[in-house]
Amino acid sequence: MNVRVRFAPSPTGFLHIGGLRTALYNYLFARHHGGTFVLRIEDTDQSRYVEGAEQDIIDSLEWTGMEIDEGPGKGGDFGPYRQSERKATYHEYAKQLVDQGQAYYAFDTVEEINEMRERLKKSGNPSPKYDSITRQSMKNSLTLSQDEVEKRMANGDEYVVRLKVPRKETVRFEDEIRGTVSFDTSGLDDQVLLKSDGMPTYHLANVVDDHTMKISHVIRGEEWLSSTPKHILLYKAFGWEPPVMAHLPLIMSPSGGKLSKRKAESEGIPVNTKDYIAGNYEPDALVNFLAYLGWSPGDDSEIHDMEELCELFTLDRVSKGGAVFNHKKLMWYNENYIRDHTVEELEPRVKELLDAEGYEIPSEEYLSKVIELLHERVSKIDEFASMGDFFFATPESYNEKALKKWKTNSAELVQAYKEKISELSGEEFEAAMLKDQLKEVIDAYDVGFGKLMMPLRIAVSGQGFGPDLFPAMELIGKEEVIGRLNTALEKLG
RNA sequence: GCCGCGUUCGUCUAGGGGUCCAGGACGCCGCCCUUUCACGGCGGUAGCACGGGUUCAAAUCCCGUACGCGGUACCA
Repeated sequence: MNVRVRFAPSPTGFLHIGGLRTALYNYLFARHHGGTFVLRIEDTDQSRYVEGAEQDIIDSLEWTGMEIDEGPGKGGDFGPYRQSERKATYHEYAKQLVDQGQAYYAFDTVEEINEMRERLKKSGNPSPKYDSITRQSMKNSLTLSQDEVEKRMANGDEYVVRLKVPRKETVRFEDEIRGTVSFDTSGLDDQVLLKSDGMPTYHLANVVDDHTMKISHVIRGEEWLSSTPKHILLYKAFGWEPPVMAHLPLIMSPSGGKLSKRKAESEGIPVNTKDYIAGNYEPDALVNFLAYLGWSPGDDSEIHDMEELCELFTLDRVSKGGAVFNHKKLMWYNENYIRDHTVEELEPRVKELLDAEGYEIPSEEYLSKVIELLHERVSKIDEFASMGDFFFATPESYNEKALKKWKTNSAELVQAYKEKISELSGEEFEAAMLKDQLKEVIDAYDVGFGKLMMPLRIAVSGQGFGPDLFPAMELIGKEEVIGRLNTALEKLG
């Protein structure tokens, strides 16, 4: 089979992290089978259209390393890839269904439909529908005379096209992830196919496009599962073979429920892909993490790059239950990937971050050494700039928590140490020597290592943690280090 | 409410009748390494939602209950 899959987001906002995972699974599936990955923009709801959303989607996919084979701006043999540009096609197919007697025109206003629902509710129907029963008492081409229908259309009256959903029928389909799923049509409305503004609904557009774009597998979120019978009915009405269906488990918030913007962000989880870009996350870490959120290759492996994931990914290994987003695990992945990158790879990116902070970088070698010293310690690349700020600027204040380690005898010890290293020549001012000097001081004062180490760290870096201090001091240089010790002695006594 | 889909350590998951008094990973805790911060290494903690069946045998199959999630629009 020629595998063709699509990622079909609607441009109603920035790309959600859940959407990104859906895209990823589609992409992995496509690449695994040597197939085609299509991006289709589902912009049929003009009232929710957000300017720039489409570009955000494209940028996000590019950032994670997913290559679009066909899509807006990219082209392909099945375009256009924006649904708003395919209106004529939908009208054609909607008309076909009406002509075949499987759909009909309906002229009811929103108010009239609400009225109908109210009325039915009052008479004891808990979930009123526009269905095979109620459509008989509504204003549509099934109840109105042909004359009347034609008159209304000619008159430019607003209308929708509705699917004639059979009264009592079981719709069954195979889901690649869930197995056989069945619904009874008695729970379905006569679905609107064409809206009164001339745009198709998702249901029509998605079926028509998936068929005309020769999509072989529909891989989408579980929120679509209940709509699938409508789609199956449509394929049947058109006489088309439906694509293989696969409904992905949803990504959940740690407190339960959908990973909504408000909820997630209050729990420290960015929801939009652009926040991960702006937040300087490693794209390969995000990809690896997301791939494992609802899928696993079945062995004990955890780390795989995009290429390996493409090779490993299969739908039968996708899990059924919702997956809670675990930010700490993401950070673990992020650390892994940072450690995996070489200093050379990191350098230009770190430089950019330092530039943005306005730091002056003495030399390329200097920067390389800083990165080396911090490489195993940072969780996110921007920490090279925050944790390593003291390599580029004299600390202006001291971390409050760290200050607790500045005890009454700290000044005395630091003073003694300063005097010792002041006598070193520039050449002697290197890590091993600096460490020896420290030993001599603590021996002389008969105190433990930490007694001098912590105050020294605070004085030099302003922080209570950070890279190996001796090579750091060597890098910063004698003059600056002694200056910082003097400042600390003044400020902290 | 109705319909649908789920449910294995706190979290992501492996496991699909006997090899499982359930394996890995994150987290957490402890130890080792390091007379600093980390990395790393080793170990520990903790789970088959519940109740019935079927079977010699059930985390695994069936039924029910509970709980969670999704859907129920001229939104996608």
